[in-house]
Amino acid sequence: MKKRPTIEMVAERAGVSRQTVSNAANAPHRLRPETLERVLATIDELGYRPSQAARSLRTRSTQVIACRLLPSNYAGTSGVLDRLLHALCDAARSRGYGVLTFSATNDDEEIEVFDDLLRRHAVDGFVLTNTHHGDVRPTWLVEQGAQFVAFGRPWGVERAAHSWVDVDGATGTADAVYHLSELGHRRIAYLGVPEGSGTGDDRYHGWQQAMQELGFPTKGLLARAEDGMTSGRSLADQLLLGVEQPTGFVCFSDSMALGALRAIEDHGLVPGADVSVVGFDDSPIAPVARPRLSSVRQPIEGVAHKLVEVLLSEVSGASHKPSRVLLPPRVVTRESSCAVRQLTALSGDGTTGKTLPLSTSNRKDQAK
Amino acid sequence: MKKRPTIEMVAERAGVSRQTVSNAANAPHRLRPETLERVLATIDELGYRPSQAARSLRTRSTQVIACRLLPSNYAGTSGVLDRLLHALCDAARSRGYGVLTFSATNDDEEIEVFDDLLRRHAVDGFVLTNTHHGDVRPTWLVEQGAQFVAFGRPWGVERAAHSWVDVDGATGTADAVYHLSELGHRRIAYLGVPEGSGTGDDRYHGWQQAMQELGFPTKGLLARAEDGMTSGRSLADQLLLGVEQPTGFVCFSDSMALGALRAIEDHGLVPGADVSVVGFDDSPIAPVARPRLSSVRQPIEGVAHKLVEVLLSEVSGASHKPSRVLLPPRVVTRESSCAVRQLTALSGDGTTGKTLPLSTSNRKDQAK
DNA sequence: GGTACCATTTTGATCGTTCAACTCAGGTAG
DNA sequence: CTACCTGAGTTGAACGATCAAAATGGTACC
Repeated sequence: MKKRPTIEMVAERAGVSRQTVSNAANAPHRLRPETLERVLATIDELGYRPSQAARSLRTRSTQVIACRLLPSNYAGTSGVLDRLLHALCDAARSRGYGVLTFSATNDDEEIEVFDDLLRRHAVDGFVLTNTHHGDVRPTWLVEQGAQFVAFGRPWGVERAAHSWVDVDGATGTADAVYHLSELGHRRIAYLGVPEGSGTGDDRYHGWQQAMQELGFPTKGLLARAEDGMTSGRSLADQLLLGVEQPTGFVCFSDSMALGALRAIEDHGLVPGADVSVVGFDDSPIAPVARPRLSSVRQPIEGVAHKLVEVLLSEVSGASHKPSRVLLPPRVVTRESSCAVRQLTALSGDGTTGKTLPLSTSNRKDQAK
Repeated sequence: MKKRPTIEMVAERAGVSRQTVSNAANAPHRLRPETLERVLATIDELGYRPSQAARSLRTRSTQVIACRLLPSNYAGTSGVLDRLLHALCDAARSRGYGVLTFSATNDDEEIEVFDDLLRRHAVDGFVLTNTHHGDVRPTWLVEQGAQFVAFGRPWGVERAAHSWVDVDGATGTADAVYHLSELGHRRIAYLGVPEGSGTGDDRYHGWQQAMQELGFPTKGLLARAEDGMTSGRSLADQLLLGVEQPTGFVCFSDSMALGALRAIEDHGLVPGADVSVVGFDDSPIAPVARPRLSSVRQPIEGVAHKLVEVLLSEVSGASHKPSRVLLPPRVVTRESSCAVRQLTALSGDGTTGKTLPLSTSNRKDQAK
């Protein structure tokens, strides 16, 4: 354990007092240019950095924010939170902050950790993820007077007292619909999750509204179930068996989209040729799936940047009214979205049935 | 921002001095039982916890360890490091420590972060992951007199001066071989990565040695390429086309194993019925693949526990000689490993060719 | 009775930094 | 000439805990 220099040692060596060294770093304008240069040179020479503990004690700022770690296979968050954590670390570090992670199996446990960290003055603020209806965490944090930002809107709360940053899921699914419509699709289905989840409803509305704007009927094109590949598969299967046989699928998640790809194959159709699919979140699987999956990508780096910016401006006491930031996602197009087949495009408006021939089924393969 | 109590406030309320309150928490045996009870009651009543900053300043221990964050899709680490980070947080927290994460794109950048954190006295120690041949990080850290443990052996270094914890990959692949041999397999292939990587060679040796112990020939059963699903697929394809048509595959990673599954299908065979496959790492995809993939699972929770135990015992100055811990993995058996087919088992020793019929190929499907 | 000893508790110093108040020289205004 | 300000740098105090040493009170021993 090497001995590292303190401010006093730097001061002595540079022939000035403690405070002057401190000012060189924190308020350079107070020093005469030549003094400043000399002190900075000494700091550099000794490789001095102020002790975090001593500084925290005096300034009551730890330069650390905390964020809960969610399992990477956490339902519905296909790698998004992994990316977020990375981006958060980078964004924080570029402003001299660190990120402390912890895990918790539920929100109450998370609150326990918050409580511990707050009491020990171990962090300056928190980043909340996976906000949902009836979320008790924001309320608790506000009560405690803690600083925090949420990634995700305060679903179900009209005028939340806290800041948040979120991605506009509705725009995402709407863009996906427009993207498919430009490829000639009219019967664009949506595979969603049951009503009541914030992001679920958000993404659903985007599809719904875009379809309406385009004048496309939506009857028989909506299916909902819990998120996951298997449910995506069975939902898509149902819709493909229905009267309004869809030529395109917009999905709540990549998992569901992958299920849809399977279902399309089950029907003897070729995904990315006969039927298009667009997923959501652009998870790591999307670019390597077969066919490679088009997906709505969230601007996570931007989100992280904003989260840190907003949180730190509150920590520093700069702003007092909560910020609300909504960022637009972007459709990443890959093989799984394709132009509508000629014959289908010609047969056109909502008529159904034989337009997409159910070729010799490989269903027996899948049955096993 | 609520005002939180200090030790002084607790002391006053309990009618004792600062130090007595401090002792109540840190050295309870020094207090008279009745005093202890009274002080603890007051602590509880006020919800007091010592300020981390003040404590750190005095004791020079931050109660924080740092760990680099790797992209979850980092080549070859199928979710293992995600699990590790989780487990690390839990293990650390149970001992009153926190985990600070940071990201870095290469080892030099990681060292820069180490340097910053050390100078600022921001952490007590580090956990290194993804050790490799010619790794400069351990050397640098030892030079700096920093405390750290590595997850992964110091490949290529005889008697490393630092502590490490690792999983015995050789035992893992060997167990996989024995597992398949118990199911009647003799021609067990290995899909590995090019020579020169620590974990790669380790796992290869396990296969190699187990095969030798069992008296099974290995000629024509080894194939190597960069990790990944596509390379796994082409390697398996080559071996299946070879003279020693394997009935089982042991793989360096789950990615390669998934590739092998595909290749087996390419040959018109049914994975998990005609040919068995065992992956490595038990990544999140393994239990949901089709067929569900048998895989060698690393005892990550145990690893994390050991990492923290070793690191903290060094931080506290308890032990001075480096610890070396090697934990055994465990084969998780799923559908992808199956008994050898009757006819194959009968035809027995190394003879080849028509034993596994190439049924009507679905290769055209795959070709597209 | 004096002293040595133990158990328990208190007091003073300290960790390394920043804040607030102060010094000191030089300039400017009244 | 005095009062006041301004720029540059210094010094004392404080942040909230722990460490080390000293104080306290009681008991036992010679």
